[in-house]
Amino acid sequence: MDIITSNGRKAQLDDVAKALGISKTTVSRAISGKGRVSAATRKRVLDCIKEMNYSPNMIAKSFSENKTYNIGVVIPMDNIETEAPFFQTCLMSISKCCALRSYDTLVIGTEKNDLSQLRRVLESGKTDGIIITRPLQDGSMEQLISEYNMPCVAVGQSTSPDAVLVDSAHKEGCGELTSYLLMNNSAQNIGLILGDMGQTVNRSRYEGYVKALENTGNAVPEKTVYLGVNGEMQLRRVIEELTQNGCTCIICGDDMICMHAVNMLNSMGKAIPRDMRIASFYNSMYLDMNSPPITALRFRAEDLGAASVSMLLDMLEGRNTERETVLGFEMLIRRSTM
Amino acid sequence: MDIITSNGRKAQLDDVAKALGISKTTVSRAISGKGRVSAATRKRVLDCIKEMNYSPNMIAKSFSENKTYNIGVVIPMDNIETEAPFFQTCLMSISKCCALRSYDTLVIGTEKNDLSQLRRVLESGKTDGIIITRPLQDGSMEQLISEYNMPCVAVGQSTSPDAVLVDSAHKEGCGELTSYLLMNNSAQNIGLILGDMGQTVNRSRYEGYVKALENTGNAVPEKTVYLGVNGEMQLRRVIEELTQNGCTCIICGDDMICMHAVNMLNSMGKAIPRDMRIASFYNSMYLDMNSPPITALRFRAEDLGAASVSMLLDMLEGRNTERETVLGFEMLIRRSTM
DNA sequence: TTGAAAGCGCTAACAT
DNA sequence: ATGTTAGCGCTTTCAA
Repeated sequence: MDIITSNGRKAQLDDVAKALGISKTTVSRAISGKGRVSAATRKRVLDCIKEMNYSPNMIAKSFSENKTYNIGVVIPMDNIETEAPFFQTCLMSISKCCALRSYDTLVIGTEKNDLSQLRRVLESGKTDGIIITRPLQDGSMEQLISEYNMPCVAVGQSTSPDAVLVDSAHKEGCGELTSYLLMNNSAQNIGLILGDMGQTVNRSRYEGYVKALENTGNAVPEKTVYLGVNGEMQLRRVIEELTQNGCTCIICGDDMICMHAVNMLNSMGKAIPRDMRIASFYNSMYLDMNSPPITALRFRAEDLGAASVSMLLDMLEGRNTERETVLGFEMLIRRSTM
Repeated sequence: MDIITSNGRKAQLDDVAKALGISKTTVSRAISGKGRVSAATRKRVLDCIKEMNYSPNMIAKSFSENKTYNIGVVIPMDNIETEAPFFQTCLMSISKCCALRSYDTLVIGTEKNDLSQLRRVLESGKTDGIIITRPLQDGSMEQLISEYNMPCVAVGQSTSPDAVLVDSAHKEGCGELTSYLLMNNSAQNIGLILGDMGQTVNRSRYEGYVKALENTGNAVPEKTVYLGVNGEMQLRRVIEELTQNGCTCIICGDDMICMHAVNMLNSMGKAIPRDMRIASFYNSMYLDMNSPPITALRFRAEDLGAASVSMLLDMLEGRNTERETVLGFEMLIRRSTM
């Protein structure tokens, strides 16, 4: 491939201009479409840049326009392994959507209370906007970003009052899952195990669960709802209690809880779904590799990523933006609840 | 936080110079450490930039130095879910190491034969170098990158003759695993199931396996080695044959094969480790969540990432670079082989 | 419709 | 040890 001029360097605007005997300005205008250029000249220019294999030096362009064509993506580095596929899919989707619109994607890794990478990138001015794939509880990321007047979209719940965000219908999803299970499992004793109730997502799920029970005229069974469950020991006790309390079905708050629950039930000699039905959120592939495959509510990371890019670029390019986008869910009914 | 000057914009070099009544050049020199500046002036400058909260506009710096302080990381977008934690950990490690050395990380997603994102980034000149986290079989990425004279490090095996790379000791690892199992399992009939033999990694493992058998005076058991295994159907037949052929132990080529094998053995009523021992590579968390937890050979993605950054920055900053770095492995002995 | 020239914020060669 | 000045490759006034 001929990627260089006769001088041995990459072609640049001036080379094209000289080759055509016109000014850089005209070439620039022909390429960008801003300003008036005759159709004939435009064609000559476009042909020439193709032939010379010209492509703009993006750094120079950035410098001149004061625009980087980069977006920063904040990824939690301390995510647990079950979450990795979610964040990776989300990131890849973001990167793909950005590329289609001539933007690049800068990774910003953050650990629990370490926002130093984020701060570095904000200081450097290397991005035009930021996507947060998991906002912290205290809204400190949004806070920091807004101090730099940097446009920002958060994926998932955000505690910041004026944050632009894209989220999933957790409450509705959990509601529908519960309703489905109620109809299918002789209507009683559906247990719920959720992790950290500081997370909005878990509160939304709890609400959905309660609402589904109320809608069908069921009382919320106090004995079979476990909130804020944390650690394997505690989980084991919960599972034991649920089986003793006549539960016929368990909804697990995440894949981790679910995998442990499945293992514990196996070792207790309880068969799924005969003795206990089980469902989960997230749907890592291990849920369908399990025997039997496990029913799950799935939120598509690629859609969340795509929507966040769409919103952010709308903001950057001055189009009207909704303050919030809510995406739906998929219910994957499998043998674990049949 | 006071991140702006009285003019309402971010402080820049000239503001600092004026505030101190000296030239931009001196300020620049005081900051970079290049060229001579008196200790007194340097102190004044450093104090002043702290007070004014000055930080350089990296785009302008890039433009001027013709250096971006970005490195591009090629991530396969078509990886299977078991691999996601590996690539994510690797990427996060790279991003962290880069940040520590004032570089940023640009994501380059690639799908099987679609190198368009890579091409885009190379054209744009937005990076100083590239890390490939999974080179393609045909070396096409390295090829493309070298056409642009872009420094490059590949993680894992690379078919390109002059590629700089960082890899794991697959052969040695598999050899040690095999030896360990031979000593522990009454020395016979250790089955091996590997996927696509086009991948160098699988060939290396096979070599390690064979060598370990030879070293201990065992013949390579033809009936219990399955190469190029692909798909669940085929895997099921393999597992059945292995159990019939008197195998006492199976080494699985990846977590996926392993999970399926475990499920199949369970459904066949074979107990692990009583009826069959089992070991795997990679060690996603599901291997230790399984009951019993599964012995695995682990290659630390964070170390591979860190080493690749170290090599690439050595190249970029003109230090001597080894052509290849080989990292070790961890053997995690668990109940599945006891 | 086109061109000339200034300017984006920094670095570095050259001068003092 | 410090200052002057040119220049990096684009976009964008302003002028013709």
